[in-house]
Formats: sequence, structure tokens, C-alpha cells
Amino acid sequence: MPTNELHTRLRESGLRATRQRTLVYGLLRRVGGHHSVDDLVCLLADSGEPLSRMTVYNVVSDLTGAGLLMQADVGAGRALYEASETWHHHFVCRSCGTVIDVPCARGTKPCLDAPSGLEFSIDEAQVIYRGFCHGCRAGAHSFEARSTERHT
Amino acid sequence: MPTNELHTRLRESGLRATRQRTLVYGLLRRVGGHHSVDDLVCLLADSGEPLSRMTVYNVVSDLTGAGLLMQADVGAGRALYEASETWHHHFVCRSCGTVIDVPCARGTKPCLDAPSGLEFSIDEAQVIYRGFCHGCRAGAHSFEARSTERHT
DNA sequence: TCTTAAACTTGACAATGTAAAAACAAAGTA
DNA sequence: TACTTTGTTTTTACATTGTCAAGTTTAAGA
Repeated sequence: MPTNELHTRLRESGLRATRQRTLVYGLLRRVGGHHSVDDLVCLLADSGEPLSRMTVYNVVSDLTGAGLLMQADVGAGRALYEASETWHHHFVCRSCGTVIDVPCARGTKPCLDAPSGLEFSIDEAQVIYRGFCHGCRAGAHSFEARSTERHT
Repeated sequence: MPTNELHTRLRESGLRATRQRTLVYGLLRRVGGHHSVDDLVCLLADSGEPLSRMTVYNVVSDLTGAGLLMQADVGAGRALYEASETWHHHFVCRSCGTVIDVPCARGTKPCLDAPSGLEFSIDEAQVIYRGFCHGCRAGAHSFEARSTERHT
């Protein structure tokens, strides 16, 4: 996706199209996968366009709020970000920590029908599946099968 | 639940029944609700039985592994623990951070049927619902209703 | 070009979690 | 009951992740 288009996307989402936001969004769209803020800071530095850590935190927060990025909380201070068009979930391996996308049946938020009769409004349901990936199989089995997609 | 019984529970779960484990497990059963490690350290200190932070981390990790505690990752370095008999999920208010239990349709792990055709084994599916609680309602509504249970 | 509100940078700091080694204690056994 | 073994706890230091606040810079509209 060319810079102009990224620029347009940002504006359409109600955000100012700054160099920093364009860089982060462009990077995530280009490389794909799940990345922590620290990852992003390093990748940007390596690409010759270093941004401050605080800026990256602000940018991913803004882009997530605008719906351009998805945030996956895969436990204990591990927040990962990705540029994705469709709402989906994540599998996390208990052994090696690998994160794998898991398609969502509905594909749009809030995905799950929450039980009715609750005193609050839900706009999103995030599911984290845990278990052991193919490489780490050990103890605990509940079902098995064959592969689909895999990121980072 | 008397100390003897806590003791027995621990042994049955394959853990040594140490004073520290008994204290933490007993506390969580007695007070109920969701608590961070820091919470627990303070509560224990207040009750005149101080434990080191590291010990509390070890204990909750061991008890969670043994199935006596549930861990709820409610985002960005917020790991909460609770003593619960049945598997369930959590709602987190985007505004005030309040955590509310949400019953799970099945009540046992792994709760959700994951999409078939995946190259890994799932033993647990944790769902985090996000939105706004009754007190914080603002913008975003997707449905509403009446209350059930509420903790911490 | 000029103006202004929004965004970025910097540096210090808070919160959360982990590593390693030494002291200690639970549980089984003699 | 005393002994032994092995797992647990404690301490200290540190790594990681995220936040605050003040000052500077910049995007976007007039």
C-alpha cells in the first residue's frame, strides 16, 4: 500500500496523517504478523526511521482506537498489534509462546453473543485459546488436526 | 473452609501443603473476587502474615497450574487471580477497569469449540468481553439488560 | 504564509514480572 | 522421633512494559 493511500486511510479514520502514524501503519501492513511495541521500535530503528517508544505507544493506541489495528493481549504484559481487516482470535502456545491466528466464526465485533441479562454493554469479545502447538506437544491433548495459517 | 480442608485440597492436587499456599488459597476463598499479586501481598501483610512478592507469584502460579485458582488476563500487565469452582469469563469496563464475571455456557474447559482443522491442541479458551459498565455508559452501545453477579 | 490545536520527543518513573542462590521446611523413611 | 531428600521460600537484583509531564514540533485549515 503506497504512502498516499495510508495517508488517506488515516484521514478517513479521523486521524491526522503524521509521518509517525504512516510509518507504523505502513510497517505493520507490509510485514504482517503480531508485534509488540518493542518489536516495532526496533524494526523502525533498523529501517532508518527511529521513533520514540512513547510515540509508538501513542500511535498503536490511536490506530487501535480508530480500528486500523487490532490489539491482542496474550497474557502477562504481552500486548501485540497487527494490521488486520477482519476480527479474529489467537492461539498461544503454553510452551513456546507462539501466537497463531484463529479465524472468528462471525468475523465482526463483537463476535460472540454474550449471555443475555447482563448490566453492561459489550462491544468486543476477545478469545485467547491456550494449549500446545504442533512442535511443543507434550502432556495435555484435547483434540488435534491439520494446519491453516500461521504468523509470527 | 477450615485449614485442614485447604490442606487436603492442596495435597489432592499434587502440591505440598505449605503455610504460604494455605494462606493464599484460604484468603482467596474467603474474600472472593479478583485480585492482583500486589493486592494479595498487601492483604496478607495487613492480616499479619506477610509473604514475599516472589512467593506470592510462585504460589498463584502453582495453584493455577493445579486448577485451584483461575487466572484472568484483563490486559496490559493486569493478571488477576480468583478461587473459583467453575470455568467462566470476564467483562472489563473500558472506562473504569471494573472486572465482572460472565458465566460460561459450558462451565468446563475448554469451553469454546475451536474451529476444526488447526495444527495445535487447545485445552482452554479464555474470553474477555470489553465495553462499558452500567455506571460508565457513554458512546458505544450494543445491547443492554439487567444484572447477575458482580465481584471486585 | 500564518495560526492553533494536535502530535511528538525526552527523561524520569511506576508497575509488573523474572533470575539465581542461599536458607528453610514438608513429607516420607528408618 | 530424628533424619534425609527434595521442593519451597526468601532475598536481592534486574528486565520488561507501560505511563506522566513539560517542552518542542508539525499537520491542517484559514
